[in-house]
Amino acid sequence: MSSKVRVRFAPSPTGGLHLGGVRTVLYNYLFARHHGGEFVLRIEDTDQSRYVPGAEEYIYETLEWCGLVPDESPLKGGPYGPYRQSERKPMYRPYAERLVAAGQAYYAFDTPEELDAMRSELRTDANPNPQYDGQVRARMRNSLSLPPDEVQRLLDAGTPHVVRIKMPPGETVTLTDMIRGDVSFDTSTVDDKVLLKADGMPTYHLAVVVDDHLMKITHAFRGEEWLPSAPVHILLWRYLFGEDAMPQWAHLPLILGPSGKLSKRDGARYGFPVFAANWTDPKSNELTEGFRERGFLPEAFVNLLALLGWNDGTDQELFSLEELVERFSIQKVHKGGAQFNFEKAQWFNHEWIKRSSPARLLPEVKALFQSKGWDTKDDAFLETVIGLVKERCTLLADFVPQAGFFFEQPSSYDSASFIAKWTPEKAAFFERLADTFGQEPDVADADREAAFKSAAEAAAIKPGELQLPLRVMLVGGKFGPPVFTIAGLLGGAETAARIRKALAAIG
RNA sequence: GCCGCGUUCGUCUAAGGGCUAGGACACCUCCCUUUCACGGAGGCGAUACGGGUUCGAAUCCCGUACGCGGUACCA
Repeated sequence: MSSKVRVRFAPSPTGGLHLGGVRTVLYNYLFARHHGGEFVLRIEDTDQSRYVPGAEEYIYETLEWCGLVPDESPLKGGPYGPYRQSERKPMYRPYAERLVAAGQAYYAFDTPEELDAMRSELRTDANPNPQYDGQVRARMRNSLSLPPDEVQRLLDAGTPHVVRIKMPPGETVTLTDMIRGDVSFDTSTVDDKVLLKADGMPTYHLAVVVDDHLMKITHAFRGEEWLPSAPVHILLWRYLFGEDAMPQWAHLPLILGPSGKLSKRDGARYGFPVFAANWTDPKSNELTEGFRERGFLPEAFVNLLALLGWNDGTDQELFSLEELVERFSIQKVHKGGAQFNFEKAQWFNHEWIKRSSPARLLPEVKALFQSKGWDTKDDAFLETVIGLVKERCTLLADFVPQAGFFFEQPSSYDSASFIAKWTPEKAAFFERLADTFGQEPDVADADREAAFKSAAEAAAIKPGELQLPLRVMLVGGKFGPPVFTIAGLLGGAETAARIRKALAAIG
């Protein structure tokens, strides 16, 4: 028996990939890589009515951005393809038939209208959601309640039908979850789930079991919302391939929003992204914002997601993907849901921008500057600028206001802080300073600072009272790196020009 | 309703029977800095409740409350 770890991420292409989804991939990926195993991407598109064009491509793009590239996928192929369930359609029916033949499943001919009628008839306050269980089964139209010749007649006539699992009465099914330990279910409380739909497509229940078996999946992680249907999957494994061959399960806790389960609405309502990357619904044209476009580094996004429901037991919070792979342990994943906090998410990004080299930041920042129409030809200059302002940037977009003055002259001046103490003497000082700087285009920062100080002394003005005005003249406001560093990068001529322009504006 | 899962500072979490329950985000104070940040030092702040078991419980057991999930020919 092979001990090679194989995990899979199986999203449905219905649009976007929210935090919970990306975290599920992440944990799959980390587990696989930690154990030197394989990571498989399988697309669950058995519900064609919910399929959204472009959603599958969006998933690939998102995974690539995060650095979570699968070993096998519909794009790349692999030994267990196809990896798109719609392309595997013919593979599922034989398993359903096998279950029927063994008496573990049955044909049901009930129309949607008949099911609706049953539910509204049986619905009471004490039972708001009637199940298709042992009792109900007997009064519906299926191969267990109908006489055999009638069943055969319906089948021969091509009557639309589904295959349902026959839940055994009064059995206890136990799942050993890697995170939660033993979880038990009474089969009497689980209804006869549909396995194969009338269109011949499998439901999720049949598809996961068959595909996980055929693709030799050894460990399966999914959201906590799947826990209630675990007994169906366990029974299917027992009937079809043997419980011993079943992957080990782990049900991940949910990611919560400020009020309950995190939803797309939360993003719009509280002003933070909930998707990894921007997603525009092709039908409604509705845009849901992504972390990428909001200015997050993928390193930070992956880091914050990993820590939302897991940690290694130490105080360390900043991890690269490589470190996460090394430290990850599924047993350390929490049981309880975690509320997403955007403030903390931004802290992670700020930390990653600070610890990233200017060279690492260059592509993203360059693209940003290009979109502003700034001159981005000189990479060395850009890297210097990035190194100077990165600790002031929480989101990538912050590089625009923080570094814009290196590319454009200020269009307004935040002079409120010094205008009250402005004097003709100070104005005269700056006139002279502009002349001096203008004549010496290239001197060292320290020399320029020394020249500034001695000029101030000569004018009998405290340098401290002149430094802030100089800063505002050069950058427009009270922010930015050391002022003489800025002057040095701008050059003597440009510095002089900015002083003169500001003087004219201030008056 | 029924079934299942969960519950440590406002939030993310550490501590898996034993020191004053630790760290981070946010918030507040101070220091550094003649800008904004970075950085540094402090402060505020939690074991949902009630019973057990034990010399000793955040930790183990039972109950209650609250929260969440599921209950589709959706995943």
